[in-house]
Amino acid sequence: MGEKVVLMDGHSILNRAYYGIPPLTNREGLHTNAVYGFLNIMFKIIAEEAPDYFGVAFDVHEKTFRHKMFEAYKGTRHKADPEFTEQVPVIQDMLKAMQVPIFMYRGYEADDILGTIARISEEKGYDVRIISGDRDLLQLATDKVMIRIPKTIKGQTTIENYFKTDVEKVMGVTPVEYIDVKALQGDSSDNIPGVPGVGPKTATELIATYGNLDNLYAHLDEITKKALNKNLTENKEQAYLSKTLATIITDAPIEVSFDELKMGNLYTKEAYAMCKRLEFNKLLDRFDNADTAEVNNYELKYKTGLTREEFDEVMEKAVGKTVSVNIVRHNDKDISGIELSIVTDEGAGGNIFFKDNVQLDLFSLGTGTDMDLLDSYVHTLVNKTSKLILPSAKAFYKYVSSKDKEYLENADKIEDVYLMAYLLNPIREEYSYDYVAAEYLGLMVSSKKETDIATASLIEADICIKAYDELLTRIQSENMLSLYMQIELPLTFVLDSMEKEGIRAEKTALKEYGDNLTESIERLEKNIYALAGEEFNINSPKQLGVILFEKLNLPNGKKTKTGYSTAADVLEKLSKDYPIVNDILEYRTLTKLKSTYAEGLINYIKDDGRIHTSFNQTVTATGRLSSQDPNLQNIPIRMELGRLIRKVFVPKEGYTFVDADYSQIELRLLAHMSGDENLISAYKSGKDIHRMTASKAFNVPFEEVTDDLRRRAKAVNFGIVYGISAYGLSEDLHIPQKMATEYIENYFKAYPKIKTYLDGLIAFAKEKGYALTLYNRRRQIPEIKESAFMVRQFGERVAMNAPIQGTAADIMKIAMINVYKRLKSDKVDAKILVQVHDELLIEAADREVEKVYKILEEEMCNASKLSVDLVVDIHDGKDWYEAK
DNA sequence: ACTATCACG
DNA sequence: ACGTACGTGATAGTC
Repeated sequence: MGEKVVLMDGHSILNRAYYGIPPLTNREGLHTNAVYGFLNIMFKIIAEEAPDYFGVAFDVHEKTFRHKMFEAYKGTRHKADPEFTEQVPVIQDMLKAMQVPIFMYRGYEADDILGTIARISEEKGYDVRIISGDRDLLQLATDKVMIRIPKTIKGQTTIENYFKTDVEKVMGVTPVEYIDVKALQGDSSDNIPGVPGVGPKTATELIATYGNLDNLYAHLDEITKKALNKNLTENKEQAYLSKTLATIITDAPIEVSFDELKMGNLYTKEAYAMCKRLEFNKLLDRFDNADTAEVNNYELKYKTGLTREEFDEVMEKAVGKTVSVNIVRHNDKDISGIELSIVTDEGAGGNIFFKDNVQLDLFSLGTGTDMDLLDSYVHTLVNKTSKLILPSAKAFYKYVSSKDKEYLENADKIEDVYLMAYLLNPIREEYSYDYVAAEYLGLMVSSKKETDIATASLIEADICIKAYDELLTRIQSENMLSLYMQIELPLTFVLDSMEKEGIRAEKTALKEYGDNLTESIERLEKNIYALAGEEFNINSPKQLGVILFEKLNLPNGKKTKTGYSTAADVLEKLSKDYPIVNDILEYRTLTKLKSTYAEGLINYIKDDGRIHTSFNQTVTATGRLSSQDPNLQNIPIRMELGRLIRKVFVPKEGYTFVDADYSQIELRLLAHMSGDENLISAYKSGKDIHRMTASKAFNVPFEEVTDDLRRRAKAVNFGIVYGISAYGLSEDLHIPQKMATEYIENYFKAYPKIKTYLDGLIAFAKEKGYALTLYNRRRQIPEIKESAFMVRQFGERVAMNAPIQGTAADIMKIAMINVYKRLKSDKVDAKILVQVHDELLIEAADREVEKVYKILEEEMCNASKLSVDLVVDIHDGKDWYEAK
């Protein structure tokens, strides 16, 4: 076997990758999908071919040196997306970092370079592979030169391979003849004019018969079809020009050094650093540690696994100082325990491990001397330091005694690093020390996954204290200091209290609820199988789609990427004609209730009889909270059957639930923030706002607004808050898009300042790249600057929605803090248990219910002073169903 | 790990 | 002509 040369067509593969892989960006906002796809194709090829020589060719893109003629034929390709163009230098840098030679010559296209190197290589007796996304390259195929064309469909890359004989088989002509085929048929994407009226079929037929243009024109008299003969005759010159344009040059005056082409080590530390920067975490595994050790210019100076004596020394240095503290649970197979890491602002630090060997949950710290020791260290840290810098304050409180926590609430000495990072950029997937290090310290740190827990927790503490100053500076310069100090930090205490409190849920009632569903589910199951004529998995959208739309031949509406859509809105349209569809919808409802709620929730009831969710403070892009393990913010309410689940959530003996929710807070905020006098006065009048909107927008006297008209107006009001689109509204209301457009226009006529306001929000986000709430919470919107229409439209809707949804979240957070403080200061026997975006659920001692009503009313309504009053609806009851 | 679906605001 | 409403999390199925 001879040696092998593998050559890649840089632009065309990058282009294939760009369109084959969904958009990706790193945290700098740099687009990376094409680079990522390119590398994957490259690795795949290299693995398959094991080349001895390897190189990549690129076109030179330099407008200034283009001749006019050249421009006329080659230069009028439509402009590439900026998201693509910005990735060209990136892949070139990456290839340089990987020591892969890059060929670029002014005046020659990548094709010409590939053709030339291929010819030289073949003459030297090498096997050649050319990787390109472009079929033009097929003219280069020989017995020794294989053209390989990768295709990425649904993330799967398959490669078409062409030797000379394969081209003949597939194209019906030899590779050399293929040039003449192209000369005749032309190629609009390459601006090759060809001969008018001659398409691929005719061109191939002609060249298959005559071999080339010369011979074809020599036998022109044999062409009997009049029109074809005429076209060929009149466009002879153009045909020959096309041939010149279509011919790939194989004798470009370039020097090829096979020494430089020799395949080297791709996995250099520079390449590793680039992959890290581009956040190609999957690719990092390919690099072995020896080469990459130097890349991490962060160095941990402190020791892990200290003895008690060693750790005591560090503790002594922490007294009176600013200290970063990190406490992490450690749950390995054989060892379970807790890592305590501290780092002071004066450069002392260390980590100690406390074994517990008890399967703990977060709400009991277990017993034993080790845990007592941990408690005493935490107590010292809380009381004897001047400032505590924490990766996550709420996580820290889980290890703090209630007395110490009380002290912290009034001491003003904690800082929460990930909370700050979240405020500065809330659209990140997660907040980790390697992110904070890279973003705010310019430090490369290996991530948590690659590091053992003890070391990682110490690094985390170290990075937090190092990054703190920079984070605070940024928070201040972005005008978010009061959002951070007055809202987010105080809220950590409230959330901790809610999580620790939990909510009582009755196991037996939940079990009974689930069992009741089982009977109906089995009945429906049997029915569905009977109607379908066979048994199948109803929960599988794929199998269900086949049954409904292939076997039973129902008219299929929408499709998803993977097949037929069986979503509820599609099925509902079919339900009146096909009884099986009704059964399926009901089956879906019941199984959802059973698996997610009845069975799902039961597993979360702890020994205290209560469910302790986690309220995430750094998850949503808009500033809302989210609830997890389990999610208590999506307990059913809209349908009666689901709503009944709320009866299992009950207060403890002697207590009552008091539930308060803001009435239409987002719409009220829209009125305030837009300053639209019509909407403001509509609210001030105290009349039904949807009815009022219907009256104004549909030009009907208030008293004559029908329920249906009111329903439509309500949908428009919702749509406005989501960042209205005619299509969305038309789908929601099942009306033609034209009518939806009319509704929206009428709405804006009724409330003209809302239109101005929303346009202003888009303009602001376009200019600044982010949206702001009333309390200066920020949401970055990179999408709004994209060239892709759909993506940009999404950005615009986000720009309209984020300020409203976010401000509502801000106000609710303020209310929660104030309610929490009021309950404490007034010594009311009541606790906040759950927040559901515009709703607060409180467990109050029976005798305190009236007081709690008053506090909720006052603190929620006064959380923000707006030009439209905030209104709160409050109810109480002996379960969550009754209190809503 | 990803997709489809559906529960909530 | 394009093809979408904004924000979440859990489950089951599929690869």
